[in-house]
Amino acid sequence: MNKKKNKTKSVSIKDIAKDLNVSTTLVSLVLNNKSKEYSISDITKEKVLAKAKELNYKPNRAALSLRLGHTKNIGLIVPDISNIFYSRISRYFSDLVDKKGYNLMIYNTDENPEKEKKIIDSLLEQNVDGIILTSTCMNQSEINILRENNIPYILVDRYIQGIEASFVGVNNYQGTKDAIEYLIQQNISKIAYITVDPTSVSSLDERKKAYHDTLKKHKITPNPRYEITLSYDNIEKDVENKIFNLFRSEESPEAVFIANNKAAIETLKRLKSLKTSVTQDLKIVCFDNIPLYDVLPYPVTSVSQPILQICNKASEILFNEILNGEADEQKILLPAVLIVRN
Amino acid sequence: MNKKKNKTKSVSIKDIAKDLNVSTTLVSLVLNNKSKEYSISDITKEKVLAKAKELNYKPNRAALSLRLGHTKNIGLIVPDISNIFYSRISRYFSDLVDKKGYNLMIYNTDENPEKEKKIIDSLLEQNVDGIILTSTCMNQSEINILRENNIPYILVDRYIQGIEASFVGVNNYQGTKDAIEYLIQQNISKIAYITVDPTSVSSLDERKKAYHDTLKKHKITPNPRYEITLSYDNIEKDVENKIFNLFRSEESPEAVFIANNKAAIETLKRLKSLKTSVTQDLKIVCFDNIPLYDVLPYPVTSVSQPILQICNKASEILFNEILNGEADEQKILLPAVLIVRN
DNA sequence: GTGAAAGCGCTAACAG
DNA sequence: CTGTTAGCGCTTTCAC
Repeated sequence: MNKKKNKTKSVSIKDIAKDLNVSTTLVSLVLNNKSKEYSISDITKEKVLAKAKELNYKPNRAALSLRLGHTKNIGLIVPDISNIFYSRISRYFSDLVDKKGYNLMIYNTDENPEKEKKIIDSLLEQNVDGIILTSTCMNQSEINILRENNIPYILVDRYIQGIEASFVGVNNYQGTKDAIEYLIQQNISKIAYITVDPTSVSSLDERKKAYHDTLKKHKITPNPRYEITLSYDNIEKDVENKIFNLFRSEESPEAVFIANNKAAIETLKRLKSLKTSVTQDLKIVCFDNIPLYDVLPYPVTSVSQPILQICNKASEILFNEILNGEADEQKILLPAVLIVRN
Repeated sequence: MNKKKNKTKSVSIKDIAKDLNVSTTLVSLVLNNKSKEYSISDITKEKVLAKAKELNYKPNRAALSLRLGHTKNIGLIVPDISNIFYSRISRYFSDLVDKKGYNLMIYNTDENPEKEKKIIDSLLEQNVDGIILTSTCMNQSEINILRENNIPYILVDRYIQGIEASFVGVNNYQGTKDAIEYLIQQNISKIAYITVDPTSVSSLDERKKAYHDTLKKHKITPNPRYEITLSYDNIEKDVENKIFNLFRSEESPEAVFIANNKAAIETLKRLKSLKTSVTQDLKIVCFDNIPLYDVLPYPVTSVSQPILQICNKASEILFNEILNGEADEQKILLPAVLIVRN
């Protein structure tokens, strides 16, 4: 029992004009609240408004975009929408952009540079008024095209070396340093570092550097065995052996620092199946503060990112460029805060 | 040091045509791979292609949309992008839609019917080719407008009574029934039910019904004290007292069934701070299977939704309507599976 | 107070 | 093999 359907052609100002025996100009003027400006009579105005409502008129955005040259659309590109850090970012931006009277379009790259490139292209074709980019950090040339097209955009969370653009993110270095020093203060020196694959991204890079620097500062020689990188694509498999090996030998670490929430969840899962004797006194510190840590019956100290502030600031800078054309290049690092749990 | 910038007008087929002293038609034909069809000479073709590349030509989607009457854009509306269930849905759809050569635009309503209405309007104005809707279930009339406009759309996860549309979701009734019976089989009859506010949505409604029906079937009189509804807007506050009260009296439940992951996370958090004596032997079963349950050192049995299948099926139905105009109304309930943890 | 006409970028029917 | 032209829906300049 198939019913073949066609999208019904929607009503245009032409339809309204025809019904009312007026010009499309008149209709357009009224619908854009320019009645006063053009001293259109109240009767005419009301007639138009009533007809528009009656026919359930909706402006055609494509026509508007073509005519006006802008869309009131902002594109947000995130690397992994199923990661709560990015889904929270999406939620905040969705609100902020909405409040500015713009429309947020969210896109997911899955940490895939190719996909990111395609999305940027598409955003350009769609003529969005601005782009918020959490990049895979592997698309320098594509991003430079944004610059060439002079389309306002801002880098969030992940910085890209050599790109002319404003950036807002958390101070990964300070956050990690605080975390490592917190451990060292407790006379812990055997600190493992667990991270995840796309280590090209600035945030993970800075965290690792802070880990090394801080150990060095306290004259602790880093043990290469303690440094583990999980592969993003098959993290669940990868965690199996690597975490097991970490705790197998005599030289088990006294603490682990886990560089992001994805790695943390998998590591914690694996830790659960290890002998508790091994992990009982293990101190765990993770970057990103996620709800999980408030549920676990054992303490996980975490480095919390000021997500709301990041989004606020980024939105402010982006809209300042869109609305006022002011494109000062700003790099803003917001402080991370250590949330100690005992 | 402000630099005023303007979005540079991007290059059009006109620019290419002018540079090459050919017509825009010619350029359009080549760029749309119709060279053979119109037997355009290879030299001309190559010239056009080269020029397009050189000028970094990108088609203008607004013009395309206006001309062609479609956009190759699909809109996805979710009630809470920061809920992992919906962010997973978003991720899968993003992939599926991409594979069809379409573009997914993700929108967040925050469980706010007003916002949902605005988004639907906007999608209509943007002339999307299809809509995937996880509704607040409070916008019947707006959704009917979709029907009137004959724009393909599909309801996912949440069903709306009295709406003519296809639907794909999990069998909430069966999933909950299985969970409750699993508890009853263990001779547990004091089962609390914890849910969250927008109980207007079909999924939560069906789960509650299944809870009641299953108790009844086993001749267990439901205890109103065991039924707790947390408010979505300030769930963290609300959970404080309500959960405390639940376990305060003599008549503590032996098990809790928690109707979704948001409520579960908050409840579990609260449970942690209660005397373990109260909660030690408590059986916990939750709807939605989230990574948290694999990390917790105590067992939480969960009802898992076949998210990928839901998305696959929904995508199939939607694209069947978009591509082939076949709009059979289908209601599809996929089975939930109980994941027992001990 | 209101209307005619141009044009945003593109495709497709038609012409040659 | 290639070009001319109309028109998608809208706003805006100019005219009366």
